[in-house]
Amino acid sequence: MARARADRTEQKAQGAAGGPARASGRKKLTATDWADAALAAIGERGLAAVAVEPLAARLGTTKGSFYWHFTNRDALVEAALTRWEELCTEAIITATEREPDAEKRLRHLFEEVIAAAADDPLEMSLLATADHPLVAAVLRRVTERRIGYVAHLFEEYGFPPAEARRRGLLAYTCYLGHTQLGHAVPDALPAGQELAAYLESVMTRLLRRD
Amino acid sequence: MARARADRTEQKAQGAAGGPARASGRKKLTATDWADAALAAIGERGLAAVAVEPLAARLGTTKGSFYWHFTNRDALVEAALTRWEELCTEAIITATEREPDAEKRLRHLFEEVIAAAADDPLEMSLLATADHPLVAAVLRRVTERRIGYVAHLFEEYGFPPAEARRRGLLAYTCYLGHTQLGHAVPDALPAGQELAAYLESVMTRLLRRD
DNA sequence: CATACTCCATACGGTACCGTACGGTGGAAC
DNA sequence: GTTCCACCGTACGGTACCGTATGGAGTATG
Repeated sequence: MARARADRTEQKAQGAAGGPARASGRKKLTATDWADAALAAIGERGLAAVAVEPLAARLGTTKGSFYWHFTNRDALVEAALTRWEELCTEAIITATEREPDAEKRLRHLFEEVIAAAADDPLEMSLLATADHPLVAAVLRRVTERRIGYVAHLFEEYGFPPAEARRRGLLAYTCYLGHTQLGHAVPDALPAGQELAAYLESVMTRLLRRD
Repeated sequence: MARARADRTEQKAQGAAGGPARASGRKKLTATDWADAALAAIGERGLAAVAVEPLAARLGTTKGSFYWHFTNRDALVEAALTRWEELCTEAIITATEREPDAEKRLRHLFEEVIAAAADDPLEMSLLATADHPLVAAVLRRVTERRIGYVAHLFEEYGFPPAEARRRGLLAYTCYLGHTQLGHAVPDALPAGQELAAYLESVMTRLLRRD
């Protein structure tokens, strides 16, 4: 007799200009509101923080609301991850595509993602839960997409496909390691001017035609 | 009236030859047994798997034993982390020091740690919990020690201190990112022969004197 | 054999969370 | 204005864990 058929999600458009007015007053909640709250919780305290009752409290509502929109906790996790997948990669790729010069495309992308990851812990939080099946699936898709794109950029920069793939892999590895290090042991990284010089030298090394 | 003063840990030497005979029969347990079990649990399912009751079941005992040896769960976590700190870094450093040639020292170290991390998830598990205060402290010490040592090797290889530090940082970043990638998305890495060639090219790039 | 001490088993209360059952409310549809 | 239904509140039972209290079993020691 399970009444909660859930996923009655209607996308309730909220303004064409994309203004993120949450309207945190007394309005009704949508599944997307829950997914966003879940994403925020992941960024703050990891996947384990996606707990129904605390999130309900944070949204000023109760579990009754949650189990109307979702069948269970996993459904919320999946929704949040899907939302992240849509937002985390394609935006910066299309932004990168606006740069006409191949070398600048790579340099700007590198700088952008390094800076973005430094003050958005979401990605590190997800990497920390790579064992979770749903997270693993999303990470697989996102990572493949990203490395593939960077390899593509290295091809446009002039490397043959195999070498471009290697460079893309190395560049992504550096990105991951750098971000991880900055998250776990920030003091290990240089600061300010020296950091910029360091990253510049890394990028130069990656671009170098042997 | 707290009776559990705990930490009555006596180091019960178990054979000079270092044989790891656990004697999983009906013997009494030591605090070290609990710490090792905790480390194993971290490697398998992360820090959250360090739970008293499951570990007790795994050790064939009960919470009564645990709270004799430790005051609480945090004390066990701390013991496990301390044990990891002792075992994870110094061993490979002393092994590396046996190599007389500076370049080979760096190459062998790189190969060793990459291979070791590939089939020991412990380090990734700890990195995944870098937010936990105790883990953060251990990671800070271990990371600083490692980067410092690698920088030292780059100095011996012939780089001036500042450049050696940069190289050490980059090398450690590559190590971290590579390991993270291999753990989260193994398919993104090449396999077998191609992987070896890739790592070789990375190391060559790191050693290159501009 | 009695005592004492180390180590463990068991039972208990408490917390934080998941998921279900069901009753209620407020606004749109007729 | 009544009806209906999307949406939420509340109460409940269940699970997994932490930490405490206390009573032993086993072994050494007088």
